[in-house]
Amino acid sequence: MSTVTITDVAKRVGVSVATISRYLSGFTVRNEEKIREAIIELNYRPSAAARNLKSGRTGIIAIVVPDITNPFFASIVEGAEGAVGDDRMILLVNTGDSREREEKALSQLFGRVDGVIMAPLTEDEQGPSFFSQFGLPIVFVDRLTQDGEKFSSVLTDNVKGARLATDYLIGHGHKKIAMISGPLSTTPGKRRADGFRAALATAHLNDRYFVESDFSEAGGYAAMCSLLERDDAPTAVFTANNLMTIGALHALRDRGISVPDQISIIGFDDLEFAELVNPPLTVIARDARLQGSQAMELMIKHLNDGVHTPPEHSMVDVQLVERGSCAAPRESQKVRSNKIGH
Amino acid sequence: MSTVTITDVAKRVGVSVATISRYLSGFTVRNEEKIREAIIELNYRPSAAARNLKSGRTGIIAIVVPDITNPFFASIVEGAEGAVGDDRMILLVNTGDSREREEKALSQLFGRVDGVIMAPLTEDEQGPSFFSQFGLPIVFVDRLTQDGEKFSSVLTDNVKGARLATDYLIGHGHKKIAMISGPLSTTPGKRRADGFRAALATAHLNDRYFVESDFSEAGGYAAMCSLLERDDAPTAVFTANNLMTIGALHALRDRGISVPDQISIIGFDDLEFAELVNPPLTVIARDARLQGSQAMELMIKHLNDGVHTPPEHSMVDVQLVERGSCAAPRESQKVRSNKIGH
DNA sequence: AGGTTATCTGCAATCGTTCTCAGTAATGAT
DNA sequence: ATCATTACTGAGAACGATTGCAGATAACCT
Repeated sequence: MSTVTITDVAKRVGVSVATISRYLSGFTVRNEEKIREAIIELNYRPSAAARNLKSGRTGIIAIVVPDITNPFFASIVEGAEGAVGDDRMILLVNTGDSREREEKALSQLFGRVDGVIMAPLTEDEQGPSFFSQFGLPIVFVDRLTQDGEKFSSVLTDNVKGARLATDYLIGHGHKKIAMISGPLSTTPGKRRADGFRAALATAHLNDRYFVESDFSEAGGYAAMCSLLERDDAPTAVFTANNLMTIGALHALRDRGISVPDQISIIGFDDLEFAELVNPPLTVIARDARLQGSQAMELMIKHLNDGVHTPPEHSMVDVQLVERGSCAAPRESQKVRSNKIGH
Repeated sequence: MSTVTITDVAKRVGVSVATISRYLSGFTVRNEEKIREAIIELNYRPSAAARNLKSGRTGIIAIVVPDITNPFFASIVEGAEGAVGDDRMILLVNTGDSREREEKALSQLFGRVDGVIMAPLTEDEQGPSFFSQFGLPIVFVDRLTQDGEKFSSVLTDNVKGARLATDYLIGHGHKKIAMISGPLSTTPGKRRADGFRAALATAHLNDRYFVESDFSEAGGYAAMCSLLERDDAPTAVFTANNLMTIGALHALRDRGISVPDQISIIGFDDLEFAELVNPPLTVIARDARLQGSQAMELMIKHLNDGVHTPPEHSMVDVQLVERGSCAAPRESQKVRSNKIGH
C-alpha cells in the first residue's frame, strides 16, 4: 500500500489537507502548481478505500453472468464496457451456473459496488432485495428473477425470435419439428418455448418433439441424441441457444447425419463461425453488445438520477439470418438408419 | 448504503463494538447466539470500505485482458475464477486493445485490488512499477512486458507450438508455407514467429510468406487475401491465433478456395467449433483454463507469502490436434485462378 | 484462600479521506 | 472609511471498521 497520504502532500506544500482534497476534487486553489509538483514528487495516490468510506460510492459497477465463456455473455460484457465511461469500472463475476456462487457473490458485492447488472440463474429466485432496499440499483440483462418487474431490465424479444424460427421451419414444409429448449426456469428458456409452442399451435402442429435441456453444449448434444433415437424422428430442430446448437451439431456430425439433407436446424443466437460450418448455419440473431450497452446506460441513469427513478424495461429486436442449414423435409427419409449403437 | 453499522449491533446486544468485530473475525465471544440474532434482525452487513481502509486489503484480484470476447481470454478468466477461492473476488478489466485504456485501468486499479493478473498489450511497455513498488504483486499471463522477467508469469510454449505447426506442414511436403503472424510487439506474436522461422530454417526454406497481422479476425482476413493475391501463392498457411484463423477461413470461403485441397491451414489455439467446420480444423491446442488457474494460484501464493517472494515463471504445454485441414500440396495447383476481383 | 493462567471484555486510537463551518484576505461599491 | 461580496483557507468531525492495551472475570492449581 502506498504509504504517502494526503497529509504528506499537505505538509510538503505547506497547506492543510482540506486544500489538497479540494484540489483533487477539481476546485480552484491557490498553489495548484506546487501541489501538482508535490503529488508527482511524492508519488501520491489517493486511497480508494478512504474515499469509498467517506463518500459511500465506489465507482464500480458489477456485472454478474452465469458463464463468461459463452460468447453471448462475453459480448454483453463488451457492450457494457463500452458504455461505462471514464469514471467507473466494471467488476465481473462469473457464477459458473452455480446458484450458491451467485448468492455468495451478491452478498460479497454489497458495499463494494454502486450497482449490479445481472443475468440471474433462474426465475425461481428473488431479486437481491437488500440491494434495492439500500438504494443500490439493479439492472437485469437477458434474464429476470421472479420479481423482475420491480427492477429495470434489458431483454430480447424471445417470443418473437422463437416464432420466427419455428414459422421458418413450418414454411419449409416441416411437420415434425423439435425444439431443444433451455431450462423453463429461466426467462429466455420459458419465453422461447412459449414462442415455439405458439407458432406450432397456429399451424395446428403438436409439440411432442419438445425437449427441455440446459443451455450447455453437453445438454444440446444429449438432447439431440434423444431426439434421434425416437422411432419417429423429427425432420427439423430449433435449438434455443448457441451452446446447445454447437452440441446438437456435434451429435449430428458424430452420427453422420447431414444437414440440411436429412435434418434442418436453426439456432437461437448467432455465432462467430456460423458461416464456416458446413452448411452455414441459419440462426436467429440479436445484438448482444447493444444489450450490454443499454443495460449499462440504464444503470448509469439510475446512478445519476437517484434511488427513486422508476424501473425501465427495454427490449432488443431479433432477426432471422438465413444461411444454409434449413431445407424442405425429405419424404420418407430414414434418419434412424444412421443411428450409431443401440 | 446500509445505514446499520457495527455500533447498532453492539447496542442491540449490549456489548462493545470490539466484541462484535471479534465475533465477525471468528474469535469466540460470550454472546454468540445473541449476536447472530441481532445481525440477522438488523440485517447488518459489514462495510467493505471501512474494512479495506483499516486492513489495507480489498480481497479483490484484478484480471486485465485485451479482449474478453476472444474465447482464449474468456477461458483464462474462467480458469482464474475457479482458482480464486472463497475469500476473494475477481475484477475484470477489458482494455479493448487500447493502450490508453490499459494505462488508465492500471492506475485506477491501484488501491482497489490486492494484485493484478494481466495480459499486457505489448512488450514495448514497462510493467506497472508503482504496483510492485508498493508491494502489490503482478502476474503476467500469456504475455509479458519489456521487464517481464521481474514479475511472475504463466506463458505458453509458443516456440514449440509454432515449430510443431510448421514442421507438420513441412512433413506434408509443403514448401511454400505462409504464416499469418500476430504483432511482433507481443510475446506470443514474436515467439510464434520465431518458432515458425526456426522450423523453416531447419528445412532450408525461406520465410517469404511471412506476414505480420494483428490477432484480429479482420486482420486474419486481410492477411489471407494479401497472400492469395501473390503471383506465387502459398500452399499452406499457419495462422497465429484463433481469431485470425477464423478470418483466414472466411477469406478462403469467400473466394471458394477449398481446404485442404487447394490450401492447407493450421491454426494456433483450439476452437469450440473446430471439428464442425468443413473440413475439421487442425490446430495447436493448449489449456487456457489451466493457464488462468495457474496464474491465480501464483497470485495467491504471492499474496500469502508476502512481497519478497521471488518471481516464478511457468509454462504450459502445447499439442497438435490433428483433424482434417492439412494435406499434401497439389502439384501445379492453380489457387490464383480463384482470385476474385483485381 | 491466594496466586497464576486463561479467557474474554471495553476503551480509544487509528486508517485516509471528505465536508461543514467558521474565519481571513482581497476586492468593489457606497 | 465602512460594508458587502467574493474567493479561498484550516480545523476538526465524521465515515465504519480493526486492534493494542489494560482491566475484568472465571477457572485452575497448590
